[in-house]
Amino acid sequence: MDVRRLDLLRELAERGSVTAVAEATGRTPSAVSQQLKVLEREAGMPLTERSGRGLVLTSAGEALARSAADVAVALERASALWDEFRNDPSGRVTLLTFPTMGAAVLPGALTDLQAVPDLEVEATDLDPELAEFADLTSDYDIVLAHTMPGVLPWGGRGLTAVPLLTEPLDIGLPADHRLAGRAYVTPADLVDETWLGVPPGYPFERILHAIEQQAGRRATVSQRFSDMRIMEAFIEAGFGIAFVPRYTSSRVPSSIVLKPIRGVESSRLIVALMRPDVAERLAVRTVVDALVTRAARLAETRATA
Amino acid sequence: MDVRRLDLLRELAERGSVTAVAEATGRTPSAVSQQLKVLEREAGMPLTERSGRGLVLTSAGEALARSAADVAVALERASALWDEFRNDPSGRVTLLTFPTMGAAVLPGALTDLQAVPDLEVEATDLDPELAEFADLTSDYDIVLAHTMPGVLPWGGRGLTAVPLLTEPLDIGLPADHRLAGRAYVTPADLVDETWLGVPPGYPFERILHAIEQQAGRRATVSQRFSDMRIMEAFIEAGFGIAFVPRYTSSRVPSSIVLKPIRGVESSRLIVALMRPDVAERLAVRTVVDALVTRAARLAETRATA
DNA sequence: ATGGACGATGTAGCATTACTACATGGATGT
DNA sequence: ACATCCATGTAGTAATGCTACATCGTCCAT
Repeated sequence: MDVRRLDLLRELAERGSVTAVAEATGRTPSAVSQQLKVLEREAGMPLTERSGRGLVLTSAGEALARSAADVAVALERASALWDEFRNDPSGRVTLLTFPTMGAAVLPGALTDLQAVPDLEVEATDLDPELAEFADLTSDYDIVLAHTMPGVLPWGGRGLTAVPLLTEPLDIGLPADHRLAGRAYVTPADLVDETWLGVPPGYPFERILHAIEQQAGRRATVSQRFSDMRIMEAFIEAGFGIAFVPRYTSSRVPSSIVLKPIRGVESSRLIVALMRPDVAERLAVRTVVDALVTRAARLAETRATA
Repeated sequence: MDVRRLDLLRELAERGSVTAVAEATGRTPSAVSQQLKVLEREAGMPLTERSGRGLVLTSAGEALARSAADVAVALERASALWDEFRNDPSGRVTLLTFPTMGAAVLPGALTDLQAVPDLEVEATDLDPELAEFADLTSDYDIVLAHTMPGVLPWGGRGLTAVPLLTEPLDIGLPADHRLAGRAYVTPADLVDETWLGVPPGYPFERILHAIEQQAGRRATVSQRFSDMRIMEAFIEAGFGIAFVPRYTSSRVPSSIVLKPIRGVESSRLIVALMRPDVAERLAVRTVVDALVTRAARLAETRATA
């Protein structure tokens, strides 16, 4: 069983179409199709079957693709060990971040990484509303994702997740708000306020639901934004209150105050998501290490401030 | 880094010469040399260096070869998982045994394995005096080895060892011997007897040394044989006493009696030795399972008889 | 010391393999 | 029904890995 062919099957399992695999690997669909056919002959039973105009893996194909992933990990581990031996995390690492985290830790992390020669980091940001984080690990080495504790949107797929930060979500209030003097706020304090929410389906919403459940009545949401800058501007202008991540929010203007919430668990988990084989690369691990370090420092400085 | 090339490096690490690798993989030495050169270029540093007219791995080469072994294991595991999926342990398994074990369990094991279609077992025997067991795992899938407990002649090399049998070594006596009526014998009983020994360096010797140490004086060894049949014939003829493995000795003629030894630990461990990647093959594991089963049954029937 | 054997490696040519370009055919959806 | 999308088949080409043979350095026996 040839490894290159197995790898093609693995890609197919991930990307779901011959054309996508061909694009991702820089080949023509015909070439991919031919190689998969050879693999099927070697395997001795059908690995794919047509479904509409596309193609899906049979259960046999799925099984073999899983093994192929293990082989890919072993290969990458060998390669990473080798890089380590040469002490040379070389190559290009692509990274996808959501805006707040990108602004909060990326500049610092990339500064640290400039000390590493021959390591290029190519960072991009994507609005989280569009982000099916797990899928994007096919196209980026590292995907920064955020989620509520207990929710694992990357589950099942066997992705590697390195936790970077558990970030409390506070309530952002205008400086002249009636609750601005409090040390903390409770669901009962908050439920009758006018809320600035996030678009439906965003993870933050779960916490608002928790607050409603705790207080026993519904909250009213006036506006919905995903961008934190806009959110903060609206809070400052007195249009309502909202969740504000304690560490990664932009430098909070003095006109806004953050108050911790008591009574509901209110935090988000920020992780680096990677395909397990990619996670073995020394270059990738180096970048993740830098992110972990900077995230820790961020939490530390903000906590003491 | 190409897997086929890595595998070549792994073979080189095991066999120690380009020519040997070429023979083992069915290629010309030139082809092997060229591929290793390409690998070296990919790796970015020398993996081998000339030593006399031969070739040795650099420390870098050793390191990479170790990783290559891991990759080979992952690949074989994938292949084995696949065979398991198809429930079809196909292919040819080569096995090397030493005479007594071969006679005692191989016929039974191969009988059991006839139930498995498409599985061919090719067994060979080799006189143990010639056997550097560990080396032979390069040429045979399974090598049956025996050793004293605590001694691991296959150590260091990362070989997989599956224990088959812990076999007591008794003392074989002619039926009319003065000790023939005993339930057991002690070092003091034995040390003044005339001994039939094994060639120097054989594992059994260690036990004789232990007996000498226990009794406080040297034993005299008249003849030295490695073949058990000869040994038994000499015991029967009254030329001396000797260690006789309790289970794997040929059907003990009634003219010989076996007496357990008290006072020294007297047993040998019989294991199946395999290269770790080979050990992943379902076909190989199937054969080993059959050996384990038959070995257990052997111990059981002989113990009750 | 010297010739012969051995082991690794370089070169040229050949065989196999994997790829591209293009054509075909089935499924989808407007 | 037509245009579109996706997989796949075919023929030719490019790349790769191999053999055959020659060469060079090292070791050993005479």
